[in-house]
Amino acid sequence: MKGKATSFDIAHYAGVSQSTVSRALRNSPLVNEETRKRVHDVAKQLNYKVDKNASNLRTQQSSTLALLLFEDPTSDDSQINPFFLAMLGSITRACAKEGYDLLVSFQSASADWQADYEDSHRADGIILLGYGDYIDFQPKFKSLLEQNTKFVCWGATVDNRPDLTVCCDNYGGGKQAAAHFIAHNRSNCAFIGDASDHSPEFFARFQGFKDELLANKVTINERKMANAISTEESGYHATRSLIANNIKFNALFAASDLIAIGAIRALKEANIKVPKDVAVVGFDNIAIASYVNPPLTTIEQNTTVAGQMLVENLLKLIRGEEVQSTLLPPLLIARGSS
Amino acid sequence: MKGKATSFDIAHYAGVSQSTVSRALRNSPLVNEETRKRVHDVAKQLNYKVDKNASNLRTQQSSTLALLLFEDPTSDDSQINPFFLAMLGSITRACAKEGYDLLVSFQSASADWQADYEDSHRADGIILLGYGDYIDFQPKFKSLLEQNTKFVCWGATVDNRPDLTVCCDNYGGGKQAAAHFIAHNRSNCAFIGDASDHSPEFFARFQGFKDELLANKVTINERKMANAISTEESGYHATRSLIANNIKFNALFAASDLIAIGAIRALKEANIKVPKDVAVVGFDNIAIASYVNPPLTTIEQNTTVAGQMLVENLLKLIRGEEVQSTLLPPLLIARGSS
DNA sequence: CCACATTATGACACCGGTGTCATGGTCAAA
DNA sequence: TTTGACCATGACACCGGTGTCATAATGTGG
Repeated sequence: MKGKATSFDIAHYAGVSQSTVSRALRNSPLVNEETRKRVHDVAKQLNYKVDKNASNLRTQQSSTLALLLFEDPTSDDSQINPFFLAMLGSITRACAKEGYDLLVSFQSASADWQADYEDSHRADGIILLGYGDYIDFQPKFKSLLEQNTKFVCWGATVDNRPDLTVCCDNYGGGKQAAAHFIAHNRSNCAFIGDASDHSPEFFARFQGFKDELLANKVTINERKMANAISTEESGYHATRSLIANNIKFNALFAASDLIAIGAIRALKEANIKVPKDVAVVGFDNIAIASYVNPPLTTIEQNTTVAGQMLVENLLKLIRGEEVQSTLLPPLLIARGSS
Repeated sequence: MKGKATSFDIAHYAGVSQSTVSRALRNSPLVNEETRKRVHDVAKQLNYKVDKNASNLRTQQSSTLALLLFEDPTSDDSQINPFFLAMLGSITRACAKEGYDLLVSFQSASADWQADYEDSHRADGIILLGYGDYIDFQPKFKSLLEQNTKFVCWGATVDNRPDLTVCCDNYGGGKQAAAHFIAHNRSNCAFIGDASDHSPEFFARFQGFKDELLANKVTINERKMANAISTEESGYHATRSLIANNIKFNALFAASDLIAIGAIRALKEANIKVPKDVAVVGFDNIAIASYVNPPLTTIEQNTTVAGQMLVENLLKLIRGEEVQSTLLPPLLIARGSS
């Protein structure tokens, strides 16, 4: 063989027309069983593979999904949030299972990424993954919708289109954390995360937490809350500032595991014992969580199911099927930190 | 607009031919500056994006690389080794920087994956990433080479083609671990990993370790070695078996961080103090390493540089340029476990 | 004023498949 | 034998760009 074999080469060697080769290789019922077999054999011998570009061009679809990862712009450049890495892994698997390829790309939230992948026919649909500043995304969502781009979104809600979102029941998770503290007689609670609505996921976690406390006649003092983004560093500093201001508490709910890990470091430094003096609960159940000291009690988001749901829903959208808003149940995993 | 705009639409509105549109959009010097601008404006207005399939088909290249991740078949299905996840992150970044898309795919080592991506013109080249059973891969490597598929490989060497490999200086890393123990007067050493040549990376780490010990007149008893694959579980069990056999040692070199973490768990359970009774050194410097208790001393592999080198070398191969075998220097990071 | 280089553009084949329509052959019913 | 249904296959346009060649317009030197 000089270059790569084409369907014409197969046709030549199999003694049929190129049309028949194309049909045979896709197991069309139109071709005779015997010729089908012959074509397959020749194709195998010549190590022939259908040219995806030609095929995609003709059929106007790509059997490919694009995953856009939005990183917290302030996070360390070299480290990706392990929670997203886990999601990435499960999305990859789900795609493979469905026979789709996955294009992965990192984006800064501000960039002009709308529809780039789908318009250029590189992918049939898009999965958006990221924490945080989703509010800025609404105009972009709108532009995606206008162009009829198929996409699903982790966490953030798209105006008027709950079906495009897959997310964990953050509110319910927050409630579980509160219930856990109440059950262990810790009612002097602090919260570290972002209780504003800048970060809808953190906000929902806090709301659930607060509401469940209230249901048990416990209020959370605003002074016992500190803002943090989802990094260990940020959690560390937020906790230090609480300690520095001489705020007392015996339970700490962190909006993510990384924050919780940073918080524990700060507490240890201040010689505050975990869980004896302060019980700590995180959110996500990242791989690290069970290895830190003490092992972190946390609200698990099931990334395997989440990835599957994202892919499944997106494929439904692509096929024009109905999709329902998807809320995944979180699960409290009790470990040593509480 | 009915469907997506094509270059003919742009041509129509800009009052030029389709050829000129194509040239203008790629900023060919052949088109007049004024028309170039006009075409760009129209394209922007119509939200036009070049159809990658058509473009790729014509130019016979895809501006896409494929990343094949081979998982340790025995490892837990839901958890990917964090080291590879880190690599994945850095490869993604390196691709983006070079203007390439990245197709990610998980493969079992046994599957018939050779050349699939490149033959079908979905990717211009392939990056192979995985631990372990690379020996079975040699025939596959051969088949890739025969088909002139461009690929690079992490860790494993390809027969007679050292230029296709990017890897950490595992041997040197092993030596550093030994030197570290010697410097701290720990000469009763154990090793957990795979000292056979089934796993070339682990093997090299062990060789370096052993040789450096020998250079200091220290030998390592074969009874003080246990096999493990790169999971926490495996490290835990291997260490337990050493302890159960009443093997005594005051230094432990684990072939990977996950193994080391499992080892520490086993040691703790046996009430053996780390680092007081046994100093532990791992390999990789995964994100977890600094959070475990005690923080793990480890030999860092710089994943950022590794990802960059893989991508850079692959692109060189694709462009037909000369590539050199690439050995990355490891770096010992001393923490609390030693 | 003509020959020739230079610049900007258009026409057209081509990449390698897929889908539609036309065609030849076989067979059963009329 | 003719008609029509049915099956297997071939011919060909088409997807939406890119690269080559031809051509028209303009400039430049002798």
